[in-house]
Amino acid sequence: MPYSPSEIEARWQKAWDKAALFKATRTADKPKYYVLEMFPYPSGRIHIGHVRNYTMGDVIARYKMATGHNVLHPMGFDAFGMPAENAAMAIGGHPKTWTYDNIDTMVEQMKPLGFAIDWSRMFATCDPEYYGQQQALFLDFLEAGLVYRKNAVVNWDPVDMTVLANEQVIDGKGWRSGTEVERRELTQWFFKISDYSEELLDALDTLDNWPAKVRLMQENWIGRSRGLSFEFGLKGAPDGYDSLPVYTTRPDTMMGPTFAAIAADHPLARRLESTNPKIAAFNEKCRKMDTTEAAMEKAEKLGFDTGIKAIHPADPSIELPLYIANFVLMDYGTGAVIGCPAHDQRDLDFARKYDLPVIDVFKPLGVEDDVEDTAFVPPKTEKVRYVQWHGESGVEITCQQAMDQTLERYEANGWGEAQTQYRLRDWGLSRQRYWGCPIPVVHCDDCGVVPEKKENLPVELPDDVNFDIPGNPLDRHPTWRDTPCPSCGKAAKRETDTMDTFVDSSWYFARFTAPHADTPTVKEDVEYWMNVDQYIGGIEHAILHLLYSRFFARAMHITGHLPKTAIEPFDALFTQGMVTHAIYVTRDENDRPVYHFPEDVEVHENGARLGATGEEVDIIPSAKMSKSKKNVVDPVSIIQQYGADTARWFVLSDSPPERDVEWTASGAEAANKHLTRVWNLCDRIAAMPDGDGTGDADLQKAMHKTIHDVTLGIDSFGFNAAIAKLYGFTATLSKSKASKAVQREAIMTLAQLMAPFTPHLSEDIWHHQKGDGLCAAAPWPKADESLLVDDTVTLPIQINGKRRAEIDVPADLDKAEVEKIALANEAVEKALNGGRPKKVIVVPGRIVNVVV
RNA sequence: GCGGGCGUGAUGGAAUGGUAGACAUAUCGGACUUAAAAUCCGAAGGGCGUAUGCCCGUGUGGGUUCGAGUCCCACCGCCCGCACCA
Repeated sequence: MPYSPSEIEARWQKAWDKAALFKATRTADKPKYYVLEMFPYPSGRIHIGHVRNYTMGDVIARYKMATGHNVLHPMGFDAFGMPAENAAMAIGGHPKTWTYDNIDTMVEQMKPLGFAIDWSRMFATCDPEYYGQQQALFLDFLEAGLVYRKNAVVNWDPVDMTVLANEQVIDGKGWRSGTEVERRELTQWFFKISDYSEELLDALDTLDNWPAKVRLMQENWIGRSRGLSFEFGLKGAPDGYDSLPVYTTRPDTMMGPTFAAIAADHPLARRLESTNPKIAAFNEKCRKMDTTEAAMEKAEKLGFDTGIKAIHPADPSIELPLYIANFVLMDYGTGAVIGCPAHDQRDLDFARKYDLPVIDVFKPLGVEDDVEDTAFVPPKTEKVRYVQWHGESGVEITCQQAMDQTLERYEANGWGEAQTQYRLRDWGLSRQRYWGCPIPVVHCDDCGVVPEKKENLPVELPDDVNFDIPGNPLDRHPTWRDTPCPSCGKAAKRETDTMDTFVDSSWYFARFTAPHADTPTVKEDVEYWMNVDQYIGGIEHAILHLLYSRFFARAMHITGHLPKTAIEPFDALFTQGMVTHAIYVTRDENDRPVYHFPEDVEVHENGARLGATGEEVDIIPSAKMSKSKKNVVDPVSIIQQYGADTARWFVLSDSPPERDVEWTASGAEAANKHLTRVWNLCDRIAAMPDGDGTGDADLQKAMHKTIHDVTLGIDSFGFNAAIAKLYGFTATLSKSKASKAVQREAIMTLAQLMAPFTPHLSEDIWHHQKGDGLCAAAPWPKADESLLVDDTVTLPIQINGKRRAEIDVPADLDKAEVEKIALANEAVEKALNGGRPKKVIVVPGRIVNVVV
C-alpha cells in the first residue's frame, strides 16, 4: 500500500475526536500541564508560520499527554483591531462579518493539521461573551484605583479628521491623506502600570525559564535609574514660574552643564507661546513631529532660546540659557533636562548647532585632549580624571563614585535629592476606533464620569455602523451613545473610545481556563490550570504584550480574579523564529523590482529563471514572507500536496525552533520522502518472516539511545536535533537484521517518538502493528539506562591543541592509565622526540591534550 | 538614535570551553532499468599530494585558555523592538 496522508489523516483525526482525547479535564489523579501558543489575529488565512508555531506547542502538548498529564492546549483569536476596519473601508462590508468569516476560514484550515487542541474552549476576543467580562475587569480595576484619566497626545490627521496609529504615520504624513500629521491632546484612560515598575522589574529574577534576552529587554524597558532631582531657579520667566524641576541620571555632569531645555508641551513652554508668536510657531513645529521615540531620536535636533536663564542650584553664578527643544519628552521625567555637551552626544550636537560652550567634566586617564566632535561617554565603572570636581581638578575616580559622591553632597547642602526613577510610562488604553472593546463608562453632565453597572454588561458594539466617512462611527451613531446615567438616571452619553487590543490579549490565557463562565474567571479552574506551563510566541512580543500581561495578572489578583500564585502567569517562555522563503525578483526597464511566485520560477544549477520567458531571476534567500514580495507559502496547498505530517515534520526539522527556518520545496519533498520511507518500513516489518536474532542487542541499544535523545530533545526545545536522531534511527532500523519481534518493537517505538511531530502517520503504524488502543494515548517509552553507556570510548589525542591521533580505551579507565596509553601513542612519541611533555591534560571520556 | 539578538561548507544547520561541519538539501559516482523517474548504496569544507599525510578554515581584527564556533574587547553586516500594528 502506498503512503496516502490525506486518507490516513482524516481517519485518525476522526478517531481522536471520537475518543475526546484532547478535551482538557480536571482530575485529581494526574498533574496538569498548560501549553499555550500566542493566539493569532484573524487576518484571513493561516500562514506557514502559524503552522510552525502551533506544531511546536502541539509537540509539547502530545508529549505531555503521553507522559501522564492533564493537558490544556486551547486556541482562540485576537480578533479586534484596525485591519478589520481598514478592510471595511477598502472593500466595504462590516468589520464583524470580515472578522468572523476569517475565523471560520482559519479554523477550517487549522483542523486538518491534527493539532491536539481542545476546540470546545475556543473564543474570539470580539465575542460579547469575552469582552463583556473584560469590561467587568475594567470596572473592578477602576474601583481598585488601577485606572485613571489624563490628557495625552495622539497623531491627528487634519484632512481625514481622525486619530492615526503610529504605523499609519509614514514620514510624518497620514497614510491615506498624505497630509502632515499633527499632535493633538485628548483626555484618555490609563492603566497605572508605572506603579508596578519596581515589582515588575524585581520579579524578572524569578522567571528562570524565560529567555535571558527577554528579561534583559524588559529590564531595560522598565529602566530603573538612580539620579538627582533638583530645581533650577529661573530668571526672566513669567510670573509664577520661579523654578524648574529637573531630573538627571548623571549627577556628575552638574559640574559642566552649558544649557537647559524643556519640552514643547511643558507648561512653561505653553505659557510662553501664549505671548510670544515665535515660540508659538516653534512649538507648533515640534508638535507636528512623529510621536514615536525612534523618529524623535532620529530627527534633527531643534531648539529655541527662550531668553530665560536657569540658575544652577549649587552655584548661583552659573546662569544657563533655557531652550525649548524637540528632543525633550514631556512624558518622561519632568519634561526638562540639563545639557552637558561634553558627555552626551545629543547635547554635543545641540551645542555645536547653537554655538554653546562645551565644558569637559572629566577626561580619560592620561589624555589631555578636549572633546571635539565626539562626546566622551565612558562606562560608569571606568576610572576617569575629573577636571571639574566641586572646584578642584584632577580627581581620579569612576563615574559611579563621582555620581554617588555628588548626590551625597547635593543632599547635604539641600541643593537637590537622590531619586529612583523608572522609564516605564503608564499604559494608555483609549482608542478612538469602532472595532474594539467599548470602555464601559458613561459621561453625565451632573455626575461626571460614571462606571456602567455590571448588570448592564456587556456594553455591546452597535452593528449598524458604516465606514464611508473617516473617524469613529461610535461618535456619530444616532442612538448608541444615549443612555441613562447609571448614578442619577438622567440622560447621559456613553464613552465612545474603545480599548487597546493589547488589553484583550493581556488576560485571554486566564479566560481559557473557563472560557464560557459568567465571571471573568472561575476560582477552581484558574487555581487548577494556571499558570501557563509553557508559553510560545514571537520575540516581537518580548516587551509590550508580555509586560502588559504581567501587569494584568497582578491587577487581576488584586481584584480577586487570579490567585497570588498566578501573578507571574507564564512559568516558561519560548520565543520561536519565523518561517522565511526566498524571494524571486527581476528588474523592469526603470530598474524597479518585479517579484515572482515560486511556482513561476525554475531553479537551475547556478540560479533561477522565469518558466514562461526564460529570463534570469535574482534570488534573495531567506526573507520574511510577505504578500507583496510573493514569497508566501500557503499551508493549505502544502497539506493537499504532502499531508499535514510532512508540513509539521518539515517546519521543525531544519532549524532550531528559536531561529528562522527557510521553507524550500526540496526540503518539504525530503520530509515527505522520509515519512514514506518509515511507512514502507512498517509494511516490510509486518510482512517479514521471523529472523535468527542477529543484531537484536545492537538494535535495542540504538532504540534506547534514541528514546533518550529524543526525549531530551523535546524537553529542551531541541526539536531539530530530535528529528536528526529520528532520521538516524530510521536508517539503523532499515538496515537491521534483528528478529521480527525486536524490529516490531523498534518500529512501534519509532512511531511513538515521532508521534508528537507526525501524529497521523504514527497512529497508522501503531494500528498496523496492532498496538493497544491509540498511539496518541499510549504512555511515552522509557529509556533503559543500562543500555545507554558504551564500554569503550574513542578519545582524540591533541598535541598542543591540535588533533593528531585517536585511542580506544575502556570507558571507566582512570586518568593515569589513559595518560600512559596516550604517551605511548606513536604520534605522541614522535612529537616528544624523546623529551618529556610539559603538561598532559586528560578530560575523562572527552579528550587528551599533550603540551610539548 | 536607543535596547536586544544573530553571523559556521554551495544551502538550512549540528557541536555541556574538548575530534568543527551531526542530520538534511543541492551536487557527483554506483546499483537496479532498454531508458528515465522512483528506490537503494556510496563520496564530499578548501588547498597541496598517488598516498600515509600536511597546511588553512566558524563575518573582520585583537585577547583569555593546555584547548575558543562557544568566553572578553573593538569593528562590519543583517534581523527584532521602540510605547496607537497585531
